[in-house]
Amino acid sequence: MKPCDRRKRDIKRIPTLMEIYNTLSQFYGPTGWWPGDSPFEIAIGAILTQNTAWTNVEKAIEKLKTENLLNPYKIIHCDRLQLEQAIRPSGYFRQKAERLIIFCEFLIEKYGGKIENMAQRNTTYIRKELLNLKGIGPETADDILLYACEHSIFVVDAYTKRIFSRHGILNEDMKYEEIQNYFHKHLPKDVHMYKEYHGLIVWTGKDYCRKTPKCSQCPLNKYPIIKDCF
DNA sequence: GTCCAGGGCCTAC
DNA sequence: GTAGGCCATGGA
Repeated sequence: MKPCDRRKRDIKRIPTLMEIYNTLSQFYGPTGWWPGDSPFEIAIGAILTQNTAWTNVEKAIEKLKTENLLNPYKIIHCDRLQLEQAIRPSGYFRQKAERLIIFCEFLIEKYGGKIENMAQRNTTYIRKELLNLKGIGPETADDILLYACEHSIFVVDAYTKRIFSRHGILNEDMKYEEIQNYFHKHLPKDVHMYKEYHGLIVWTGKDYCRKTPKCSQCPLNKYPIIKDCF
């Protein structure tokens, strides 16, 4: 059987993105993702969480708050070592200190240090600007756009690739923008829903992905599993 | 002690 | 254009 025939045969059994959303939403309830007291804090969290467990990011953000550094002007003017030590728990602290400074310099120079000013521009424009900054790739840019700027753009992360290829919805070799386009095409354009959907994916990933036998309790197991979540 | 986490950059081919 | 190495801490 050719792959395309297999897909035709299975097409009715593969859940839609909305079905998966509804299942996870009923299972977890509202996630309220992303945590943060301000759009700026959310943007900083997006950089600090790169390849890092969120619990470590929380420690770093708490330290930034304690030392009164959670402000773009403070970040660019404070002692570099102080900044590095504050964010140390989030790992890659030298790289991330540089990335925070580059982002804050950009935010100050172009938008007076206010995420809210940046959010006034259109999504494509902001995304291009963010991607031009060293240390901000597609996922981080989209985290900032969706959660800090409240623009309707879907965030794709490792969990998204893992979970949706597990159920035969995505192919493993799909590139970031391909996956994002797929979600944009098959979901209503809705900021609140995009936020919640990504939150639900993160929670599912944390709770079940790569955690056999916990994986056997995943709320998505009622759908066909094409491959293991590894 | 070992593995892994919500990435992204740089280099070599 | 892409595979592989590198960056670092903390929890399981």
